[in-house]
This record gives sequence, C-alpha cells and structure tokens, in this order.
Amino acid sequence: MLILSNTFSALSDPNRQKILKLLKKSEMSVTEILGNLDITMATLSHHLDILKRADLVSGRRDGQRIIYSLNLSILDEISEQIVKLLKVKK
Amino acid sequence: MLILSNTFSALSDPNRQKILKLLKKSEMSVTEILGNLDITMATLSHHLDILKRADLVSGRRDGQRIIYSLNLSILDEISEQIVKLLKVKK
DNA sequence: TGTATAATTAGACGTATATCGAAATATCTA
DNA sequence: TAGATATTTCGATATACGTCTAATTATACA
Repeated sequence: MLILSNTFSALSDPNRQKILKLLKKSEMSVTEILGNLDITMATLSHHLDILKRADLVSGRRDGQRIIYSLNLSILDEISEQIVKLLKVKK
Repeated sequence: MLILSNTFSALSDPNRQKILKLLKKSEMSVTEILGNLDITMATLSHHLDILKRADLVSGRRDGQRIIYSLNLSILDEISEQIVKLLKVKK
C-alpha cells in the first residue's frame, strides 16, 4: 500500500524529477545519472534511496555497477490516488 | 503554466491533503476547515496560502468569512504532468 | 464609532531535508 | 591479494518547512 504523502514528497524535489525523466528514457548506472546532474555522488545516492523507498525506482547490481530503472507499476497507483484526493464525484 | 515541483510540494503535506479532501466534499470557510484539523488558525492560513499559490484551491470573501473551494481545473493538468514525468512511450 | 468575529501576517523555534567531504563497503582485475 | 572503480554510509551544516503565539487587517453590527 502506497503512503501518499511519501510519494508526493519523493516527487517534489527537482533533482529527483530529473532522475525520473532520465530513467524514463533508459535504465542507467549511478555514474551515468550523475553525469546529467550537478550534485555529488553522495547526494545522488541519497536521492536514489528516497526514490527507491517510494517504490518509484529500483536498482539491480551488475558487476561493480548498480543499474537503476523506473518502476512503471507505480504510475497507475499514483494517478488513482491523485484522483481520489482531488476528483469530485459528479 | 504549472510548475510541477510546487504542485507536488503542495500535495506532500498530510494536513494539506486533509484540506483538499474536505474541500472535495464542499466549499468551506477557514473556520469550518479548522474544525476538522488539529492545528491553529495561523498554521491553517499558511497551508491555504501554499495551496492557493499551487492553484489547487481558491478563496472568495463572503462578508467576514473567506470561502475556500477546490480548483478542479488543475486536476487534468496534474495528471498530464505526472504522465509526462513517468510514463514511457511504448 | 467601538467591539466582536474572521482571517492573515509577522516573528520565533524546532525539526526535516538537501547538500557536501570523507570514510566504508562491494566488486573487478592484474 | 592489492589496487582501481562504483556506490553507499557517516557526520556535519545550512536552509526550508511546519508550527506556534501575538499582532494586524478586514468586515459586520449594535
């Protein structure tokens, strides 16, 4: 079960939004993601942890690297929750 | 034009989510909203300001009271932005 | 015009969060 | 097994945010 507050918090940071947009195109290692952002590796790792805990991304190890990818399964659930939050029944 | 980051920030607080759910049922004055929450009037006013600036609610004066209501027009835009953020083209 | 009611604004405070550099952990390869 | 590469974790710091009380603004009405 999704905790709505956490998901929106996860989505509310500009750098995390950039990460999601990058992963939308293709899965990437941490270092690859880092090349597209202006933060340190430590900070990126922190953001990835938040996105992981919100179930928005997942990472799998591939040798030395960890490859992150978007969790598409969450999309429908988020949309549904937003509708529940805002949509007025006619 | 919607600034996505602001919308998600606005949606990310539990009390603001409660406010939106209340206004979903019917428009309400600040004092009426207050009766459903466990915060001070000042804090509520602060949250309403954030929701207003995110275009999620609007307020109109009615005598001494200010009546807040949900801005339904934003819903489609938010859903669209979420899809843009997360949805991968097949 | 003065008092009551409704809401916002100002100022202060503690906690959460984004960030960094440095240290630790994990994997690969020579 | 030692050194290199990739990532995470730790500890510190500055800023943002949610909250409060008190003061201010706006409206109503007697």
